[in-house]
Parts: sequence; structure tokens; C-alpha cells
Amino acid sequence: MELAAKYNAAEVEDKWYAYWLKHKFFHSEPDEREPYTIVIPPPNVTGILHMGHVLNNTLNDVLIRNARMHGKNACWVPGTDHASIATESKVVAKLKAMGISKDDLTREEFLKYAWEWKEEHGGIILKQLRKLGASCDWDRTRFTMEPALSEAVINTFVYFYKKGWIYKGVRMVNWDPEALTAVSDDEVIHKDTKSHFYHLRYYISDGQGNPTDKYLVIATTRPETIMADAAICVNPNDERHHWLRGKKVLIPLINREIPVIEDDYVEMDFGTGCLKVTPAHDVHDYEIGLRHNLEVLDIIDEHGKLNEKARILVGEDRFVARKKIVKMLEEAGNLEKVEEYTSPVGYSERTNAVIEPRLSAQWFLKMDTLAKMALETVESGRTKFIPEKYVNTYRHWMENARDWCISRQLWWGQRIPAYYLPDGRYVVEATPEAALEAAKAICPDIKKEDLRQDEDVLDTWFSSWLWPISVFDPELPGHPDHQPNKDLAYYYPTSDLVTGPDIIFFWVARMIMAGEEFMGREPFSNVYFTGIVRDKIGRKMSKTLGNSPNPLDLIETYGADAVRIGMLLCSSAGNDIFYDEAQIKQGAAFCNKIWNSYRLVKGFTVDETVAQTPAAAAAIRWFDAKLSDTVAQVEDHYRKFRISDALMAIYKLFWDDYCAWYLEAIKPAFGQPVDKATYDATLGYFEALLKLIHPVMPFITEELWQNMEERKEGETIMYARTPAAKPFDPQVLVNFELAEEAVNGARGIRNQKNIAPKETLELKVKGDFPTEVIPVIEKMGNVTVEKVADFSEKQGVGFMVRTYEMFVALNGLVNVEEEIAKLEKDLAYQQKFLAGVRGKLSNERFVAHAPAAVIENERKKESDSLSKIESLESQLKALRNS
RNA sequence: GGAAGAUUAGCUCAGCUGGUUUAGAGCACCUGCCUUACAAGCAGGGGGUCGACGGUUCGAAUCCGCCAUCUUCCACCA
Repeated sequence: MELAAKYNAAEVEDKWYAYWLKHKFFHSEPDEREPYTIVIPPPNVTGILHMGHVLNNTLNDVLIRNARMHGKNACWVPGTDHASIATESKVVAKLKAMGISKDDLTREEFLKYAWEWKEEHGGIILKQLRKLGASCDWDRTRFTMEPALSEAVINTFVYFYKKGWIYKGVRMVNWDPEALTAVSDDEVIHKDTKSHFYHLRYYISDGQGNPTDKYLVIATTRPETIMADAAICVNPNDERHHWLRGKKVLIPLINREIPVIEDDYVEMDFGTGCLKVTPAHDVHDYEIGLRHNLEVLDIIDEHGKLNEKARILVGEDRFVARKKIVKMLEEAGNLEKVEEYTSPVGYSERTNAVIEPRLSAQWFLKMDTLAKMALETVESGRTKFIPEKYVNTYRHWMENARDWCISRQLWWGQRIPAYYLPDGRYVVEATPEAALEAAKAICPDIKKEDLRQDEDVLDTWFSSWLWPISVFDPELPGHPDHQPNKDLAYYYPTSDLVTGPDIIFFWVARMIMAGEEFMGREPFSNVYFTGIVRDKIGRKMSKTLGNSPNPLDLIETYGADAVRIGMLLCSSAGNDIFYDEAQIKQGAAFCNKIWNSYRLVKGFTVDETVAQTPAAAAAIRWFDAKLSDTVAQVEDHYRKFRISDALMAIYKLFWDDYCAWYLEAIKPAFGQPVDKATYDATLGYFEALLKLIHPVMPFITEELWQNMEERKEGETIMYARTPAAKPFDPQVLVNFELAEEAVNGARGIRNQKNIAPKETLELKVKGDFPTEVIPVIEKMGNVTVEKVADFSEKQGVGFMVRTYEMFVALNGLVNVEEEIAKLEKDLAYQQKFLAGVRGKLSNERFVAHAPAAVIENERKKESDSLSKIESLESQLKALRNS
């Protein structure tokens, strides 16, 4: 079959992916082999592939393919996450575009739309992963809201409730007025935001509710909340404000009377030292309110608009109200001054809306015991973090974990299985039937229709924390006494988890908690944290910046293998990734290099009667050792999750060692055949290289592996065993390196003197140079090599290969002055170096303290240096006499 | 404000418990080549007082202290 001069990725990738699917090569079933398991970090069901996914899933795929080729039963479970807030807000937006408001729909109607949306857009991202070559076991695809997994979530809720770890409480929560739900502390991003510091006068009341002419000044960034003020608070140690003790002041505009109280919370040197206390709209104020038994007056509704309790500006959005009230305060003479001010403001991670602290009833899961268990898992090393530094972050969070607010005021998600009796009491059961039974125990006459289920759904992480368990056995979570099914027993704990450090608490920590609670052990052995993908100049990839390329376009242009290489090349473990398209081009170039080396090998004609050349024999001996050497390094890199280092080692083995040295050394002259032994070895090495690189470049390797010989239907490189490192003689590597350096020396001279590559040079070597690699030097350098006791020619260029002196005679081509100058420079350097070494050796304390091996090495440096100096001097002498 | 990590060639990074490193790699750069596998290529080449300053040591990119800069995480003063 004729091979094109350039590798065309687009042509082969779809073909082989279809082939892999057809033969279910990605599918895994428990058997007697050692399992290797990865669960995918489930992307949002309605998500679209971005560069972060490309990085993460490339790494996952490399690990899983590598394990497969090591003979393990590799299983990569794919799936998607229902992503409550993200998905619901997308559905709401779509309905809005259709002219439908969520408020006009019943829960059932809304969910119908949501499921339609999910069917339409859900799993696009999984299709996209196929383009990347991901070898997921698609038969095991899971969705966090599929019936079985939802059941698992409900069961765990009931389990923890009955254990007494889930409780309902009124808390100040982070309210997202756009998504209309509470979000957890972790989903709030604090950003420094420019605002204003308004200094407001509160006049002292005369006791009858009338203002006197005395006043105090408070500083606030939120003047629209003054109507909810419950007190003015000063520090008890602040003498400036002692005159206020026992006084009452009037809230501007509405003239409501509130007391002045004292609390240590107030910082004396911040603002004016007077704090307006608004328990309903600030976390700290709420706590002060609790201590001083203050009234809680909630004047902002769920949409962030002022309600009728505010008395003024009713129905206005909080930010509009702020502008308006400032004007009103100014007109009323209460505005003393306005300062520019930058303060941290919380934003919703999902909607970017400014978070409104809001009091509401929420469900919480106690974290103390779970956090303690999960900390131990990592501290004991049963789960390892790579890089290790994340253990610190993890520990800090675990030691300070606050109870987890698990309720969300949404419809898309698992509905909380709490059922309210008409009198407000409630029962928690997995099904309405069980709930009715439980309710009857409290209230015998109760009927099914009297029960009302809680309106809220559970936080998405409350389902994804079960992922490593529930994808295999959804029956188990919530029923830790159940025997794990066959799959769970075999695949759990999973081997490695690859994810971003941004979800270490959301997801990783909580999976560990669930794993310990329900399985009694860690959910994975290693967590490899990738960096964040940034653009060339270090900015995060984002839609708004438009600096994020579409991975599918890149795959189309350069091929999936090139994209995978490009991502891995720049992803040293634990660092952020600076994405640069140049790296993908490098990947494409590598594909092409592999392709062309195959064209060369494939183009050889074999003649069984031809004898093997000595150069080929030497090259084979060397490459055999080199391959083993590199395989051992690659294994080590994989063990340490140094994927980019593993890739680079193979890259250099393929390009520099195999193509640039090995193939050139064994390559017959144009039109000549190659002997059988060399051909077989060459093809064998090529296959070994394909296998080595297959986890990183699955497509081109399958294409070429299939092309190498007639393969049977159903054969694949995917299940070939990766080459194993064999013991080798390190001297073989050293000898070949000597040859390489000799060739480089000769080539250097050629380059310098502008001698055509076709002109054969005479290279003389002094000393006992290893004979076996001499044919390689002759072939690669286009030289004849002669071992001599002394150089007879005067005119020429000498150079050193380690301790061997070499000389190329060049009558008439040498500029004596130049050569002398060059040699003198080398000589000066050597003399300085020698002086340094001798300085060390003559230092008694060095000789006394340093280990023998180090001293021995210094002595070797000394003698090597001496012989180099000697050589340089004799060359100089010869040149000067010429 | 607290914590963790980083700082090595133009860029991205190796360099693990101090001495086989006279500081390396890939890319980029410069010079010469369309040499019948490959110009997405081949051959050759230049480039770093290892962030600053102290200390420990016979010996420091490597260990310690301090400073500077950067990144991330946590907390957050109305």
C-alpha cells in the first residue's frame, strides 16, 4: 500500500475509533486480572468541551491506556453530572427566550422542559470526548440524576438523617438572587469591588421619637438596608462614644427609633467606630443581633428587591434602591460624605450575581466526624495527593470544615425526601409510602394527600460525592450493610483520580468522606491535580475573554494525537498550563516524523542473501540497550505521574535515537536492499516504539501498527503489551555515545570548513577507541577511521572525544592562525579547570571530609584534564611548526 | 490579615536525600543545506554570576535565615 508523504490525521481517526467501539475494546468486566479503575470527573451534562476537559481527559486516557497495555483490566467509567444550578439556569434562560417564565410553570411542567433540554444537549460533551480518543467504557455511562443514582442520593439523605447528622436550621445563607437559591460558602467568590463608603448621620432621639440636634455618624456601603437596622453598635472601650450610652437614635428617612448598644465586635479604628446593625442582611450583624436579642427585620425579597417592610422604595432592586436612597438621604441632610471604597464583595460562582446574605431555613449535614475520617485517609497516605502540597490545603480545610448546607431552592435535582405534616412536623423517608407509614406513627389519621414534600432539592455535590461507588453499585450508598455487588467489589477502590485543584473541597474531599462512610475505605489511591489551563500570557481561559480555542477545531486541524501531545508537553505536574498552539504544531510535526520514519522502514527491500553490515550490527546492539534504558525511565516517570517527562523521553527516543541515529546507521545506500536480520530488528523496534507511545497517541499508532503486517479483524495495539525493560550492558551505551561525539566532531569540522557532505574525510584516532562502533562513525560521519599511535600530519583540525584525541587532516584548508587561537582558548579553559580541581585536591579538609568516591572522581578529572592539556599542547606545537 | 507554593537560558520547565552537573531538556533564535523517509525536515551554533543578601559546610541551584516579586488557597472590617 502506497503511503502518502504527509500524515493525514482526519482520515484515520474516525476509522479507528469506530473500530475500537465495534469490538468493544473499551469495555471491561470483572475477571481474574488486576483491576485499574478511573471514574471520570463528570462534566456538566449540558456542557461543551473546553481546553480544561481536553487536558484532564487526555491525562485520564493516557493512564488508562497505559494500564491496559500493562495487562491490567482497565476500566474508565464515563458519565455526566446534572449540575443543578448551571443546568436549571440554562433551562430558565431558554424558557425566557421562548417567552415562558419559570414562575408560571408547575414543578412538573418545568421538569418536563428540563428533561427535554437534557435529552437534546445532554451528552454532547461525551460525544466530543470520542473525538479526542478517550477510551471510556461507554456501556457504563452514568448520569447523576438517572433513577438508580438518584435513589442512592435519597437513601444517603435518609441514612444520615436517621443517624442524626442531617438537621434543618435557620441560617444566614449565601443567597443568589438570580438563581434563587442558597449556595454554599465555597461557591461564593470574593472579589474586590469598587464601591462607596457612605457616612450617614443618625440623629439622637429625644425619647419621644423626635430628632434632637445631636447625631452620630456611621459609615456603610449598603445604605439601602438602613430600614432594617436594629441598633447602632459601638465598642465598649471607645471613649469617644460613651456619651451615647443608653441613648436611642432615629433611622433616617423613616424615623424609626433604635437603641445604641455596645459590642467588642466593633473595630474602633475602622470607619467612624459606629456600626449600624442589620441582623437580617449581614452575617456578623446577625450574630450581634443574637447576642443582644435584636429584632430581625428582613426587607429584601428573594429577587433582591425591597419588600413592604422597608416602608420606602418598596419593589426597587437593591442596587437601584441604593442610588435612590443616597439621593434621598442627601436631600434630608443625613449624608455627611461619600468616600471611594474598595471592599470584598461575594459573587455567585454560577451566576456571578452579588450574593445577598439572607436568613432562611436550610438543611445541613454535620461535617465533624466525616471531616475527621477524610483527613485521616489522606494523612495516613491511603490516598496520595500529587503534587503533595495540596495535603496542606486539604488539612486546613478539614480542620475547619463547617456544616455543609445541602439544600438548594431549585427544581432540577434530587428532591429532599422530607414530608411535612399539616402541623409542621415532618418525617424523612425514601419514598412517599414509607413517609406515610412514618407519619401515621405520629398522627394516626393522616392521609397521603395531607403530606407535603419539601420543595428544595439537594446540592449537586451531594450526588457526585457518591460517584466512585454509585457508578458501580447504586444500591449500596445509604445501605452500608449491603454486600457490594460484583462490580463494586472488583473495581473499588478506584486507582487514580485526575481532577483540578479547584474542586478539592467540593468533590475530592467529599468523595473521600462518602467512601469512608459507606465502604469503610478510600475511594482512590492517588489524586493527580492538574493545573489550570491558561493562555500564553497567563490569563485563565474564559468565554468573555475569548481566549479559549475550540478543541474540536484544533482536532480537526491538527489531529487528536497532536492536540493530546500539545497539551501534555506543557503540563508538568502541579503547574498551571500555559497553552500555546505552537505546542500542538509540535505534536503534529511529531506525528509526521513517525509517519515518515515508517515510510522509510516500509520502503526497504529485503535480501536474505545480503550480510549484515558492521554498522547495522553495532546500531542494533546499541538500540536494544537504549530502548531498555528509556523504557525503565518511562516506567519511573509514569509511577511518579510525570506524564510530560514520560512523553519527552519517548519523543527523544523516537526522534533523536531511532530516526536520527539508528535508522541512519542501518539505512542501506539508495536502491540497495537490507539484510533480513537488520530489517526484522528495525521493524521490531518500530513496533516497540509504537506501543510505547500509544497511550499518548492512540490513533497514528493504531494506523501504523495495523499497516505493519496483515492483522486479523479484532486485533489492536491497544491490548499489545508495552515493551519491558531488559537488563543491558551500560558500556554499550557509552561506546555508542563516543561514536556520536566523534561524528559530531567530524560534522562540526565539515560545517566550519564548508566541506561538502559527500566528500569523505580521514579521521585519525589516538588510543584504544572501541572498535565495534567505528563502522558507525564511518557511515554517519562519512569518514574513514584509522587508529594511530601518533598524528603524522601537521595541517588539520584536532578535537577531543572525552579522553580520545581525534584528528582530521585538511591540507590547505586550515587557517593556522585561527586554529592556534582556538586551541589556545581551549587550553586556557582546561588549565583553569585543572587549577580548580587541584585546588580542591590540595585542600586537606576536602581530602579529609569528602567521601572516597568523590575524591576519586576529582582525581579522574585531574588526569583527564592533564591528558587533554597534553594533547592540546602537542597540537599547538604541530601547528606552529607547520 | 493567615497559610501554602514558586523564583534556573527569550518561553515552558527538569535538576529527588548537598560532591559523576565543568548547570540540562523541549520550544524559540542564529548559520548553512530542497542530501531520493521527512523543509512539519537535516547539519551545525549561540545563549544562564540558578531572584537579592547573609549563614551552615572542605564543598550550595540544592540545607537554614531574612528580604523582594509572583501564584494559589483560606478568612474578611461595617
